Amino acid sequence: MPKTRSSKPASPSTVAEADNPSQKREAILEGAIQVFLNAGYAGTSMDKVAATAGVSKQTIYSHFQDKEGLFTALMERMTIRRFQIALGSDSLQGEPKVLLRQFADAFLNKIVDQQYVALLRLMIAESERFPELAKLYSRTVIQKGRQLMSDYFHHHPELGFRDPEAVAHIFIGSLVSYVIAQEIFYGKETTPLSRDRLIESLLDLLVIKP
Amino acid sequence: MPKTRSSKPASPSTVAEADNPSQKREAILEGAIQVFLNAGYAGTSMDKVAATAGVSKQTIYSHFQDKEGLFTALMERMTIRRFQIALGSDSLQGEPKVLLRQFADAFLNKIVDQQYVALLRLMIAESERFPELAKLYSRTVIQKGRQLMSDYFHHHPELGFRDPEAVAHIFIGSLVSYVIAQEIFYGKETTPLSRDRLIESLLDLLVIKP
DNA sequence: GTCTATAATCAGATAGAC
DNA sequence: GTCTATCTGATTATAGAC
Repeated sequence: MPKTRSSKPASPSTVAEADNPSQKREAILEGAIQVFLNAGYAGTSMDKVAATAGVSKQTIYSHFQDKEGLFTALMERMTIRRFQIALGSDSLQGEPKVLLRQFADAFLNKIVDQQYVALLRLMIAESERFPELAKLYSRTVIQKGRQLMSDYFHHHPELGFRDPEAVAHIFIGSLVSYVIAQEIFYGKETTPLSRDRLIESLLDLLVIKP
Repeated sequence: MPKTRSSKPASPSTVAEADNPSQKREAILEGAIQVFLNAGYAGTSMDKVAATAGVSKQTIYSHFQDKEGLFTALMERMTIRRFQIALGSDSLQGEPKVLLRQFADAFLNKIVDQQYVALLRLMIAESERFPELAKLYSRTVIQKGRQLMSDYFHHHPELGFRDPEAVAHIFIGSLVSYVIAQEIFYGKETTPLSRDRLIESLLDLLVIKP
């Protein structure tokens, strides 16, 4: 994919600030992602971010107001990106048996990785200190996902759902809670439950048996 | 306030340590619960705990090795207690339509309160720093709950579940993810979904329609 | 066992040179 | 804009008196 600003004109100094690309800012955000996701908000020091990003601490403070500002910028960015990747597609299409299995498969095997789990944990951990971040996640990721699935159910009345939105929550909520139980609470080790068993039972419940 | 040690008997030194009731220890734990649940692990200072508990800081260090020791003792205690209250009952009994509604109702309206939400958030937040705590929660709360429901499904083959354990996860996971979405991510405000709608749809899916 | 006072460390934020 | 060096406050943990 070609860069969009390959032929950037000389930017007049009057608008320089808002539009300054400054690779340093990127480096800071990249480094900060790693540190925050690994160590959590309190466990992250600005020194560590500076070291990881390869810049000095003061450079961070010239791009972001303070630690909170850096954190929110970071989390907003990740939330939006994840949303684009995960839910940016058009409306869902296909036969229920196939589509629902595809969706669950894609969620568990593609969307859920180390970074997603770390982001989810961090969002929950800091939801009280940063309620606006949590609400952003709620509006973009949770609501969009539910809406996408709900729309699909609306187009498939043969499934017989009286409340497609509520069923959409149940479907997606089962997947998310599975990730939380297995990954965050180490259910993988203590009380394993395979993905296939979860998906099979979900399909059994949602798709009317012949 | 009268001092508590006005008539302290001379305790025999041989058994004093392990069996000393020491109301102070209770006071510390009580105060620590409030502070940790409110402010999180990093946001909690030993000074704040001491002030809330009404003891000096050194008294805390005479009862607990350090901040981590206090935290783990606290969380273990709360996990066990919650488990006793929530899942200590005998096996579930009753007609599916009634029993499942009762269970969901009880979970959403009795078990889930401010303290439960705070505990869940804190467990998730610190699951990486304190993996043993997370595993304890997994083995006691999550697994026991799933087992309780799974046993019930085993005794009701008329429900037609091929994999009762997986369905148990779906049922309980839907409830837990509902709490996370509505309470922790402020879905209550941004994208509300009533408890009744969730419960009705859950019953529609699980109990075979006539 | 319990308290007051203190040591030692660390992190967020800033000052000033270039 | 970027860097090095520094200030300030807070926090964990301990020392020592009673």
